[in-house]
Amino acid sequence: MNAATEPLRVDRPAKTLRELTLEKMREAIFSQHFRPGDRLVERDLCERLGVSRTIVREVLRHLETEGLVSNLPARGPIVSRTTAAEALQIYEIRGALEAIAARACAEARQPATIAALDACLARILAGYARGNSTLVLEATSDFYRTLFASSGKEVAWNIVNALTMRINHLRSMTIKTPGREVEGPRQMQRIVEAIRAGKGEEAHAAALQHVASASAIAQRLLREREGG
Amino acid sequence: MNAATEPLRVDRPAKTLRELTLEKMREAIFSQHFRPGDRLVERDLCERLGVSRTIVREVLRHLETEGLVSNLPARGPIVSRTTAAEALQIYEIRGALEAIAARACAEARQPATIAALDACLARILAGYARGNSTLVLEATSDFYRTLFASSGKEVAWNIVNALTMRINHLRSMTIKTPGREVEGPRQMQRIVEAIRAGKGEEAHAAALQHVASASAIAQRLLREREGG
DNA sequence: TGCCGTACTATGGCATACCATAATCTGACG
DNA sequence: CGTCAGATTATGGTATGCCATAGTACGGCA
Repeated sequence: MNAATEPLRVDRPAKTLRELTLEKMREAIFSQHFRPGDRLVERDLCERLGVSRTIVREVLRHLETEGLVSNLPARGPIVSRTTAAEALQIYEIRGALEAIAARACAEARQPATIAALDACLARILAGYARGNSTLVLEATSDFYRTLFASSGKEVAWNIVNALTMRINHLRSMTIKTPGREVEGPRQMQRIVEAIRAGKGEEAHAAALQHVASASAIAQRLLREREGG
Repeated sequence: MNAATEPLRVDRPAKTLRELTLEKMREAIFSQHFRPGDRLVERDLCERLGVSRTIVREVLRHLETEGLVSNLPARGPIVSRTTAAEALQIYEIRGALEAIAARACAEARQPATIAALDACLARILAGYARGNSTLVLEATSDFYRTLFASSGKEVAWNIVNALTMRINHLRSMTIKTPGREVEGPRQMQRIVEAIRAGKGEEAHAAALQHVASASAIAQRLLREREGG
C-alpha cells in the first residue's frame, strides 16, 4: 500500500448505465430473484430495469461469458442451471486456486493479512452464532477476497468470483448443514494458523480440504435434490 | 461417445453475425493483427468487419469479460496488455488446472485418451522437426484439449482456453526458445507415461512441472523485453 | 374427433440515429 | 512565446425501430 497513491481513490463513480444494470442483474440472480432455468426475456428486463434493449443485451452477453447465463438457440437467454457434474468441477477448481492463494499468503506471512483473516473468521463465527446466513456468506467471501488480494492473485480471484456465483444456491444450503457451523470455521482456522506459522504447504492442504468438504456436502445435497 | 446421438451433429451452422464477428476478432487478436495496447475503435471495426456497432460492441463486451480486451475509461477498448505479473499468475493457474486434468486422466486410464495424446505428441515433434511453429502450437492446444475433454473437465477447459489467449504471444516465443523442442515434448511425454501407468499423482506433478518450465522461460523473455 | 396448415405473436438479431463528453485543436491575449 | 478559453472533433453511451423466425393458437378438412 503506497500511501501517496492508493488511498482515497474514487474509482470512477460515474458508472455507465450498463455497469449499473450489470450489478442489478447479478444481484437479482445472486439473490435468487431469478432462479436457474428462468427465461430472461430481453424486453421484459428492459421494462423492469428501465433501460433499453441495447444495454440489456450487452449485460446478458457479459453474464453469458461469465457462465451465469446460458443462451438457448431459438429460445433466448436463461439463468444457467448448474448440474451436479459442473458443481463438482467448480468446487475442484476453487479448491486448487484457493490453495494456491493460501500457500502464497503463508509464504508472505504478512501480519496485516493474518489480522484481516482473523477478523473475517470472527464475523463468520458471529454469523453462525446469530443464525445470520447472509453474514456468514459475506464474511466467507471477504475471507477469500482477503486471501487472494493479499497474495496478489487478482486473476485467480476473478475466476473464483465468477465461479462462486454459479454455485451460489449450493453455498447457502451448504452452510446450513448441521455441523457445518463447527467444521467450516475450524477448517478455515487451520488455514489461518498455517499462514501465521508461515507453512505454505500446510496452508495449501488446509484450503484444499476446506473446499473438498464443502464439495462433499454439496454433492450430497444435489443427490438428494435429484433423488426426490 | 454414443454412436446414436453424437456423430454428425451439425451444431447450428446458422451462426449469428455476432458469433462470426467474435471468431474474426479473436482470430485477429490471436494472430497479432491487433497487438496488445492497440485501440479498438468501434466505428473502425464496423467498417472493417462490415457489421453494425451493435454487433461490434457486444463482441467487445464478450472479449472484455474474457480479459482479452480492456476498456480504458474515457478512452475506449484496447487489446489487453498482459503484464509480467499477470502472465505469472496465468501460468500458475494453468498449471494447477492442467495438473488436475492430467491426474483425472491417469485415474481413468482410457486407451483412447492415451492414443489421442500420443498422436498429439507426434504432431508436436513433427512440427518442431519441420520448424513449423503453427503446427506445434496447434498440436499443443489439441494435447490439452484432449486432456481436459477426456477427463470431463469442461469448466476448467473454458478457463484455460480463455487464459491461454492472453499469453498467446508468450507461447509462440516460448516454443522457439533453444532447447524447448527437446524439453517441452519430453515433459509432455512424462505426462502421457504417467497416465498410461495410471499414476495420478505423477501425472499431476508432471503437468505442473511442464507449465512451470514454460512459465520460467516466459518470465525470462518478459524481463528481457522490459530490460531492453 | 383428430390432425395438419395457416395466421398470428412473441422474441431475438441487427442496424441506425442521436446524444454526451473527453480529447484535441486553434486562436487570441498577456 | 506561452498559456488558457472556446470551438471542433472523435468516440463511446444509449435508445429506437425494423426484420426474420420460432413457437403457438386457431380453424378447417378428413
